Amino acid sequence: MSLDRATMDERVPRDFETLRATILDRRESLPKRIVQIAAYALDNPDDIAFGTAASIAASAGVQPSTLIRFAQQLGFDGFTSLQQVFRERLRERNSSYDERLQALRAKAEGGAGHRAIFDGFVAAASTSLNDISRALDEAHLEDAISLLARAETIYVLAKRRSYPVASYIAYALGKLKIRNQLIESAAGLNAEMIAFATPADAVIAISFSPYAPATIEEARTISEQGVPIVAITDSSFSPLAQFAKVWFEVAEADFAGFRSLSATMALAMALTVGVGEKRRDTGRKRKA
Amino acid sequence: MSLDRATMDERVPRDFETLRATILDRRESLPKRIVQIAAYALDNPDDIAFGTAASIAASAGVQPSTLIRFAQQLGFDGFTSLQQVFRERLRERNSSYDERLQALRAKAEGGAGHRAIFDGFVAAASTSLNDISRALDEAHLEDAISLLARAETIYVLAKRRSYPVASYIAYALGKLKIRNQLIESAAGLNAEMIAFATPADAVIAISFSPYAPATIEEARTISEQGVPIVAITDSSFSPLAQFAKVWFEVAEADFAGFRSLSATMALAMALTVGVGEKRRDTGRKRKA
DNA sequence: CTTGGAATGGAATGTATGTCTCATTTTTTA
DNA sequence: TAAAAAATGAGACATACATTCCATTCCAAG
Repeated sequence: MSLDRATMDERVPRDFETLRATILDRRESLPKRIVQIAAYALDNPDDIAFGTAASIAASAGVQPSTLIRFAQQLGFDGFTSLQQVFRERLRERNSSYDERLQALRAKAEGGAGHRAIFDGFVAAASTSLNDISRALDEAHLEDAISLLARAETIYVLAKRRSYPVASYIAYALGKLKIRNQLIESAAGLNAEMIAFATPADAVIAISFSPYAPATIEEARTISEQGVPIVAITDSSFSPLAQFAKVWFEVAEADFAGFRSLSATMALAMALTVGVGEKRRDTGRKRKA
Repeated sequence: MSLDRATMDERVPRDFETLRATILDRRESLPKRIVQIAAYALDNPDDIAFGTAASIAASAGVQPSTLIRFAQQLGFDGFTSLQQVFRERLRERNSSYDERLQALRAKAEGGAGHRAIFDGFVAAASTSLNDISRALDEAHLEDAISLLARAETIYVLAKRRSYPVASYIAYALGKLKIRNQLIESAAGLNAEMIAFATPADAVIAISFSPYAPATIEEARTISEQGVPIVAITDSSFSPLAQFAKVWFEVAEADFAGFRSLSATMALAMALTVGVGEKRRDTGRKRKA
């Protein structure tokens, strides 16, 4: 009798993950209707947590009594105690993203010590990632990648705060064996470098407010040469935006006066690897 | 009569945030016991979502009937409909961090198009931030900041993939008016630069597997000169770890062969700004 | 101090809920 | 194929529940 097994089995799943594992484990050996509920339960755990036995049974297309039997098969003494597990899951599962961030920020603002600073930067980075993940325009991404994939040489243009991103792009392009040229201010030969760029090339330009004048100037020059520009910047009023064929607006959160780079980095990497993939694909097609 | 106001007020709060705002807004004008419940409800929203009217009332120290009146004051027709709002909050609040990441990763792996690549990098960055947020050793952070704050010049040492982080550190240190020297390979004068470093200085060295041989060599040389090193690396077996006075283990998630830099960036910024703060503080103390 | 009205406590009430029982159907075993 | 066992469906039932009602207390205005 199933009740016997239930009472014998002392290891009643008390947490959702164990329960889930138990269900998946026993799936084969369970009656049809029970499996039907089991599937519904794992697919709609929220409904189990909040619904009544009758409503759940109706949604799953079974009788309430079957729901009870399902619970008993798993070792619970009734639907109610099974439901507790589903409720605990909602209670204990990590608080929402926003709440976690709020906690981090609160610690960062109120808290003392350097851990608070660290938390602040983590929070800023997370926020930025979260924002861009929602805001990114897929069409722009495709456009930018197509544009860059066509380029003979990709010039990477960024100064000051954006420079780390540029250097990472250059590194990644290099690893992907995509010809690229990092335009740094250090060497002092920017003007000459830029002069080499032709409309067959392309530029990734990155600049955030306050826009480094050199970046803007160089972007202007290079766009006047007919070289298409993909810009990553922080506002539609950015001077970069007017020179760019495609441009992305990235809103980076800041902490302690230093803006995060995480969102820009993610976008930069996506562009880079996207170009790499696109080149591989078109390369294949040409051969075929 | 309160019921009249309730029926008159058509704008019944249907979502948790509105409800919260409404409660906080009316707090002053509500009866004592109602406020008592209101406070309990905002402090223990999960209990409201799962408990029964009786159990909640007991926890809040009031009568069940008061709970009903509270709901009615807010425009609901009973406790049950008030409870719905608290349940929706749990349902609709963004799925847990892990679930969201899983979704992103699933999209990144299964999905086509370049958006998937982007999602992959965002997921990798988020994961890294999440991991380091838990794993960071606060004592190490304090030690590292103290060490660096004492330094006359902070040398920043990193190549290849870690170089963007180094360049951002150098930028930030510069903005904070902290003397620093970025040791890049480009100029080819690394050996000479390193020779200037004394035990009164300090080094931030960053290197991940596969460790750039130049970084390791330079770290060895500089540590033999008695210059203390703060290392950011990815394993306790890292050659950097053995030269370092303080070292951090940062596990960066990777996507498409490119590891995220977000966690390293956050740590780097925390170190930098931490040093800045520490210097300000000790500066003040000396004056006082 | 009195009185009107709101606020509160506590018990009564009707409903909705989980659980159980039993008849019926399906599946397994001999 | 027959018999036994398991699974299922559907209704019955007790209980726990939200809600309501009424008596009492508290508070403020006159």
